[in-house]
Amino acid sequence: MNLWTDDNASMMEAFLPAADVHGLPWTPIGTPTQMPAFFTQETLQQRLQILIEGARESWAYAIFWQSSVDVGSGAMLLGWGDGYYKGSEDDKSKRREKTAASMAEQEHRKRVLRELNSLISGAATGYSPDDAVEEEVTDTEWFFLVSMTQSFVNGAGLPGQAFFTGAPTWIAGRDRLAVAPCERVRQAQTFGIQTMACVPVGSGVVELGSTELIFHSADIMNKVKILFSFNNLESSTTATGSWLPSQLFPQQAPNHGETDPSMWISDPSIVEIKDPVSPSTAEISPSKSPIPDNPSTSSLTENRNLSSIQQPQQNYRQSLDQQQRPCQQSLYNNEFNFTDFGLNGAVTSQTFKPEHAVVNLAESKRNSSSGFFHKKQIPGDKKSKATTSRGSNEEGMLSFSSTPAHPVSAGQGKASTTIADSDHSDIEASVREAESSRVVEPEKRPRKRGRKPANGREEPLNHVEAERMRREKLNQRFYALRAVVPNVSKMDKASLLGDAITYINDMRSKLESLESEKEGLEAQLQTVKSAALPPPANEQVVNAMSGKGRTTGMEIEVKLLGGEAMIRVQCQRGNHTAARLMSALKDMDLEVYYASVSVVKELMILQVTVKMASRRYTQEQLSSVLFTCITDSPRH
Amino acid sequence: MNLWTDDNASMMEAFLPAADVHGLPWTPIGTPTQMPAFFTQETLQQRLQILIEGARESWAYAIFWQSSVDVGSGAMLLGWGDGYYKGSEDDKSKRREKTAASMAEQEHRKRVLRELNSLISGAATGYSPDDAVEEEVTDTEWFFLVSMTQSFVNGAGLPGQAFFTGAPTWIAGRDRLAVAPCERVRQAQTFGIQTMACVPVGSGVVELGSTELIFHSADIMNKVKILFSFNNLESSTTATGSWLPSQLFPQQAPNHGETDPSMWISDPSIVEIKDPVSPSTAEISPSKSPIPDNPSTSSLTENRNLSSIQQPQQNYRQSLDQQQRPCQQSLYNNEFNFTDFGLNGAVTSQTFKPEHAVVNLAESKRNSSSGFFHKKQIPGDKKSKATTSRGSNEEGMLSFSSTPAHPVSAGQGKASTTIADSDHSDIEASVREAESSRVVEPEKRPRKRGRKPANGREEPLNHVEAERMRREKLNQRFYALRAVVPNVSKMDKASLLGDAITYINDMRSKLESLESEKEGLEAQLQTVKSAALPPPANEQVVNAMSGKGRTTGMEIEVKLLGGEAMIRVQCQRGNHTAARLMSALKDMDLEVYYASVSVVKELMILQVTVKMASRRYTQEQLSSVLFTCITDSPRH
DNA sequence: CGAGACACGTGATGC
DNA sequence: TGCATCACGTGTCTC
Repeated sequence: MNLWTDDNASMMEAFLPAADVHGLPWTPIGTPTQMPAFFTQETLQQRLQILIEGARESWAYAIFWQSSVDVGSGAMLLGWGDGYYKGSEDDKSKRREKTAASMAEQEHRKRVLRELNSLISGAATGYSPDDAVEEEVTDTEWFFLVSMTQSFVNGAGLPGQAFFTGAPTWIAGRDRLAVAPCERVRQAQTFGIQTMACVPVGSGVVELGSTELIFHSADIMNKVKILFSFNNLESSTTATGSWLPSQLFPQQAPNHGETDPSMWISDPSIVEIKDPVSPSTAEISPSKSPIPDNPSTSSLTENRNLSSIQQPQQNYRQSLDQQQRPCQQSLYNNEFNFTDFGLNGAVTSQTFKPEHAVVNLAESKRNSSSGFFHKKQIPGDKKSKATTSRGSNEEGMLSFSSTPAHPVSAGQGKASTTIADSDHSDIEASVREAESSRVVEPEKRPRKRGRKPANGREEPLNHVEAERMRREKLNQRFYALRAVVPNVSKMDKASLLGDAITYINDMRSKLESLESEKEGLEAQLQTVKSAALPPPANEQVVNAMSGKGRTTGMEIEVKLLGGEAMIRVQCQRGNHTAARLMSALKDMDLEVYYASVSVVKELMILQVTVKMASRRYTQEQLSSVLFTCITDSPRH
Repeated sequence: MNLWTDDNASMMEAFLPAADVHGLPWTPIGTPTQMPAFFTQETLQQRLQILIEGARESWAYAIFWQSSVDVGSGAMLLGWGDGYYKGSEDDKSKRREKTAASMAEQEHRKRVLRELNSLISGAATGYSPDDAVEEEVTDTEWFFLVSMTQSFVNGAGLPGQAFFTGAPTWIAGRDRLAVAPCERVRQAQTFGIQTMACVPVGSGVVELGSTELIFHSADIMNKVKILFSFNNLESSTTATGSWLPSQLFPQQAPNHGETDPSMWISDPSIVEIKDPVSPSTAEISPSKSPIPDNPSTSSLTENRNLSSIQQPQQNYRQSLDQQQRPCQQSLYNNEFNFTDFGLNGAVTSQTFKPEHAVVNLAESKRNSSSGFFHKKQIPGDKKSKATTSRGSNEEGMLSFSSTPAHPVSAGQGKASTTIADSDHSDIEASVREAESSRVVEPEKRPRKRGRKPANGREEPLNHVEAERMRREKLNQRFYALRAVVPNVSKMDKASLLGDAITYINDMRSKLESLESEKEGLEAQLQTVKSAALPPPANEQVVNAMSGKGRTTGMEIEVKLLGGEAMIRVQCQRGNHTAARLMSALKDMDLEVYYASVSVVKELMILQVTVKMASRRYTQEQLSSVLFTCITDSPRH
């Protein structure tokens, strides 16, 4: 909050890194020989996502801090590797009260994003009011965004410490965060983070943050370790091919290095398809010629659409990630900084390519209901649908929709699904899920069109989309449920539901018994207190057995509280009523666990609390039985 | 339990009806003119199922008591119409402790079923050890089974009363059931039923039972009324055709009355397909000739398989139902009784037909993991699949598989889906679901084979089946979850899950706060008590009975103050010490004028002040007498 | 290889 | 009329 009060400052100030690293000649990130782990970039995203979405706890974000080494000094640095943002329920549900300060803060954030936007897209279209940042940028989102600029030198900060010592760190609780020996952690606390964990893995540190209070669990630690043990991946992927980025970014593989990138940006109609929001590109597209049946072009289109539509947040995260990394290398080159997205620095001067990233950014801002990175996004709004459907670009339509039908029909998809062969079925399933919708065949392109919609109309497209979203939402709920239900035996949905049900029932019964217990205690306390005070000897007793009771001067009051009963008997002294009452209770197998007998003058008051263990009685049953036992039986 | 201790009695005793009706000439059930509602038999099952499965609450069973009228006397009788058994979680999860009595009872039940089995199948194959009843027959199952024999005359019993008065009855709670003015209800209580409801509908009474405590809800009442308003059904079905049973039992329609039943039992290969378990029939089938391409034969096969495979429990229920009805008519004709299954009495002497029913019975026993009627059954075990697939009976296979693919492709299927046009979408959906998988085209048979599986292998068949089952199971869980989660705002799955999650969280936090609250109260109480009870600290205290008292953990302290005595007893809770002490005091003619009993964990503290009126005791006398009375006397 | 689990596309249906 | 929900059949993967 107070970090951003300097409203007039350049937006770049927000992105200044915490550690002063800009002068050092860090090894260029992306050199295969030095950091093989880095090439798991595309799965990094997914792993972080899996970690977050599959966790029992509700983490707001996960960041992988990538370690690099200064070739000259040998200094070690942890920098932004990748991150996944999920957000928290708080962000969505409780709307923040709008104070003047927070409004100003919001304005600042939005302006930063807006300027970021215009800086990037400004080259082609200039700043347009359409790009205004409408959605509120929550604290958590902002903290995550700002995190990209951070880095930690030689074991500084929490992640650095974790990496240096090799021991995980876990800080739970606002107060703990506030006194942490790390600026970042304290900052996180001001942004509403309540729990932060850093787990060192082979080539970096995984940081988890949550707005909720999460206590230490070995479970998530294990998951992190499993998911980020890169050896598994290496062995499985090296079998399929080389370690080149082409494996990881199939659609960009042909462009790697200095190859001609015009292959996939030459036709604006493709841009239009893959970018359902940007008005500048959408306007020029319908008049263009149909897509040529160039194999590589088609497959690229296919893949791009696939990734940008099916998992927009991933693509967005990737682009941000790719944007960030060069930022660390050339931090003072600001103008260049935000156009230097390009595919590990391979393509820098193309004007259309940055737009792709911006497009994703704008899309996220526009469609996300509650924030910037939020997961559930509607990939296309009305306008975009209009342009794509009116375009009568059937070929584009097909490539837009067909591939998801059989995303992993070929063999290589299978190879890459065995990334982390852990025994955590849910993790594996999530990996598979995430992978199967992203990994596609780069070279083999025989079945471009999947199953065509039976009817010629384009409605099924959106229908499919909607259904996809619905499923995702449902799965999200399942994840959340998994998070709140302990002891989920098997990870499959049915057992999860079953466990949830039994858990609810257990808890409900426990709650019930506790409630009655509490009430009993309260009553007990009350009576003990009142017993300590002189007994009230009052007349206004409720009821019970008026007929016979009146003649004998006996009154019985029974109150049921769950499995317990409070019995109050008021009678004349001298008839051994206490003995009779106790005998009756014994005969009914009611265990006395509190009783008090007081005699005031000729009046006797008995107050008994009993537990119904073996048998259950109603109030009427109890009072009538007790009444008869006490009044009628002169025996014992 | 104790109802069946007579182990040597004939199994028929178990099936003796509660009401003595066997002499009366009841109208033969199944006469169309008198009881049109009866012809909804096939949907009766489904309605009951829908009722149970779709209910928020978890009912163990639903029974439709069918009303009939004695033509001679005009007396009215409620008899078994149909029933659906779901069972309870208790049956499955908590394994009953095996006492000798329960073992004997189990043996009795199993023998009854075994004998039933052998009686029916004995004609053809004789008793085989394969038919042994392995699974435990739970109380609820048994109660349901026995219910088939019951009937209620002229408003007798709970169902009769409900039918007579037209007002629904709802009894919740074991104690309430135990004191109900109906033998059946009390019996239900002994079998673990905790809630029973009777709702009168047009031509009978729907009874619901549950092993759980379910409080009155108008919701289920409405569902019953909607589902069992036969007018809707009549109007919709009369539009499609006649009211003959052919509509309801399509495969049996040609055999109704005295027509030749050989049409569907003439070819054993059909029996083999529809009967995947019975070894006797399975052995003779493969050598038989392939099924002729007789249209009616094929369609019959199709339908039989459809019903017996897709919804085995329904078929089983039907057969039991059909078996039961004649049982009411000719109750003393025992030998005949269990072979008189036949399709409303039309076919009685065929040997194969009863076997079909037995087959289902055996199948249920064999495959169900936890019980007899249990819903989730694997339709075919390994053996059956081997025979069907090895038989190279492609025609049979096709008829086996094709219809489910497009069950409601024709117009008439749709017509029958509008049975109950209620506004309860879930009910409607369930109706639709249940119907669509069963209702088939009786006359129009053009598209017998739906979509053939792309591959020639028969695997997709079972795959589809399995997937169906899986879905159903999941939905089951959803229903159950809906039952335990209150305030389910919308009925859709996502919101249900969301509500469940919030509910769990709410409950957990509430539980937590309650726990701490309770602890606080306890501590408070403790301090109050200790403050209220000033430490005795005087000299003439006798610590009585160190020897025995120490072993039993009992301590008695008696203090004499003039004509009064203060008695302090400290012992373990749970032995009705209070009652014993009071009795002892009474016997000694000591009048209590103050007493307090407190239980702290396992410790019980009694503090009593008595007046010595008629007699005087010494301290030693008092404590020794009291000690012996309390410890030794298990009497009152 | 078969059983179970899951996601997907698709048609139907209710608001 | 769109939009959401649902069930279904199918392909795929894992154990």
